[in-house]
Amino acid sequence: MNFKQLEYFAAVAEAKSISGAARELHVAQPPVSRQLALLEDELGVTLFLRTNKGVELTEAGQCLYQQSRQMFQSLRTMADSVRDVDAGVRGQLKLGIIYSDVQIATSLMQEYHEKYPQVELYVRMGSPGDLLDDLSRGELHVLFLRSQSERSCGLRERVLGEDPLELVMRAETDPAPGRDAVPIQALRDVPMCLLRSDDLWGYSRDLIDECRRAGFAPNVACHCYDTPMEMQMVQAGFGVGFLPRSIVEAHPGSPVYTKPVLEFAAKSYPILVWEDDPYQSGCVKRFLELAAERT
Amino acid sequence: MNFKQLEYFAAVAEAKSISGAARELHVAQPPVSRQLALLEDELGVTLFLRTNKGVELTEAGQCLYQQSRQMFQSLRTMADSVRDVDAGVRGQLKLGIIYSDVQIATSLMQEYHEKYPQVELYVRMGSPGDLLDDLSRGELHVLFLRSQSERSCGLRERVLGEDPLELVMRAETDPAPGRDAVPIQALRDVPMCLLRSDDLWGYSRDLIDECRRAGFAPNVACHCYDTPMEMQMVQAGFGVGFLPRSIVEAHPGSPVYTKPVLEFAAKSYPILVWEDDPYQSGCVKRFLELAAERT
DNA sequence: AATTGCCATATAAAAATGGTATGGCGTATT
DNA sequence: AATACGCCATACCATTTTTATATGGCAATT
Repeated sequence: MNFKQLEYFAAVAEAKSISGAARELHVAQPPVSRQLALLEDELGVTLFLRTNKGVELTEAGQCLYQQSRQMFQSLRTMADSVRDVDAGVRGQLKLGIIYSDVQIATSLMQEYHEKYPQVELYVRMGSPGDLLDDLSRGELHVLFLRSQSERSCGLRERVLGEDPLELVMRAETDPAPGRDAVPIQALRDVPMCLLRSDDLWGYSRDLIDECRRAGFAPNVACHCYDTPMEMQMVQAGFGVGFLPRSIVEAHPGSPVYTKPVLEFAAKSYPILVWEDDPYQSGCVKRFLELAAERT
Repeated sequence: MNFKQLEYFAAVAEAKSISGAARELHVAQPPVSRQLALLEDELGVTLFLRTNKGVELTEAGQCLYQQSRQMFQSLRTMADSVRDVDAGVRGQLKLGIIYSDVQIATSLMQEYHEKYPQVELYVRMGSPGDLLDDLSRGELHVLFLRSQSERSCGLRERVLGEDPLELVMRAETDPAPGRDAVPIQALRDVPMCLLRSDDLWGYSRDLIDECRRAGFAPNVACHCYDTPMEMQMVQAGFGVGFLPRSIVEAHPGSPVYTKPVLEFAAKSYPILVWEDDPYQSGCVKRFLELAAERT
């Protein structure tokens, strides 16, 4: 059984006539007769009663006709959905996001979803290292990270914006109350909660280096393994933190606020990271295009 | 897109290799390559990434593969169900039943349903005339009727059994209390509820004729248009009825009972009636076969 | 009785499909 | 480093399948 036979069969069923169906199909009558006979032979079933003025479906024929209509329907939707997947209008997009990028990521995702509502979005949050592992395993397509870290090759990235790195504090732990910026010397002996500097984030290390250059060793009261934990520690009044400002802006109503370090205007750059694969899935391509438009 | 292309495509997707799929399919490698290329051209979509050691589905390819599996599945079930309908194992069977035949009909239907559980049974009750109309319009396939009536040609029938025609009465209306049979003379002046004798049932007319032969005109107190109504009238004590015995036997607990007419041992024959069509649907054929076995 | 419309069959032309030979490409082997 | 191997793509010829033309049987209509 092949599609042509089914197609001819359905045409005959609709025209209730072999020659009529042949006209509809723009072919001669004998081929239609023959394909019909082949189909009946293969199924071992009489599908039509041949009458003087046409043909008439048997019960088995009616059964086949109903099902063949569904078959053609799903054939059409199949082709369409394949093209949609290829175009990136449909499919799956799996994103990995670090805590600091949640704001920019959700905003971009929202815009993307409005434009491509049929794409299923999968998101996970994690450390840059974990996310990069998943990316290389193909379990994630695109990551929202921050610049400054070394990456394995075969990756591409795009800067999405910039974000000043500032000290984070409560009023109780403010090293320079009443001032808009904190002189680095004011940090001497101040307890600080920093991201552990041996991982992929570099800016904690940069602050530590800056302190050393200023002539003192910072008092790192707590090494945090992740950004959310650092925020919690700072919020609890454990010490001063050092983070991209947008993270704090994303906590409205929190007692925590930021101030720049007077002599050290560092910045962090939210970036998209993806594998340098010329055969990216359509969803990824469209997502990256949208991100490119927005920058 | 045709069936072969999908078949080759699925084989390649499973083997993750064109040459491997060709081996599975027992064809040479180039044809598989070619059908694949044709499919990709038609869809305008790259379905596989060609790697050094085989091929790999793109996202669009995965989409097509999943749907093609469903397609093959429904193709198989389609063929099977068509064969089932042809064999009479599946389909629809529409039966018309007169009141007097409900017992024998339900019993036969039960047996049929056990043997062919996938056939959808449709049943309606009605007068012989209405049922015959529906039969001729093709809205019913087989009727349960009683013999004795004239039928239009083109119909076939089979006797399913026999059923004595007897007087039906309550104790209060018994024309011959204490006797096993009622002499016809005992019916003189007895109020009777009979089926209107101008319709397709003949046995009421037969009883009336018998009375006339015995020298009196029966007292037809009520002409009933249908059997259930006649039963109701008799049950209400309106008079004596004249019906196949099985109808009364089907009313256990009823105050009504039957007695034969002493000099008039008439019988009624439950019959199946169907159209004399050599291209009967499989369900009808199987049903008639079962009925034939049972007689 | 002749005509018309329908379906089935036979046969030649056209199209599609499969097979063989071959080449490019990258990896593994020696 | 050179060779061999496996994979896929292309070219070309042989085969099979499908189509179109011609024709015949059959029943209903004119």
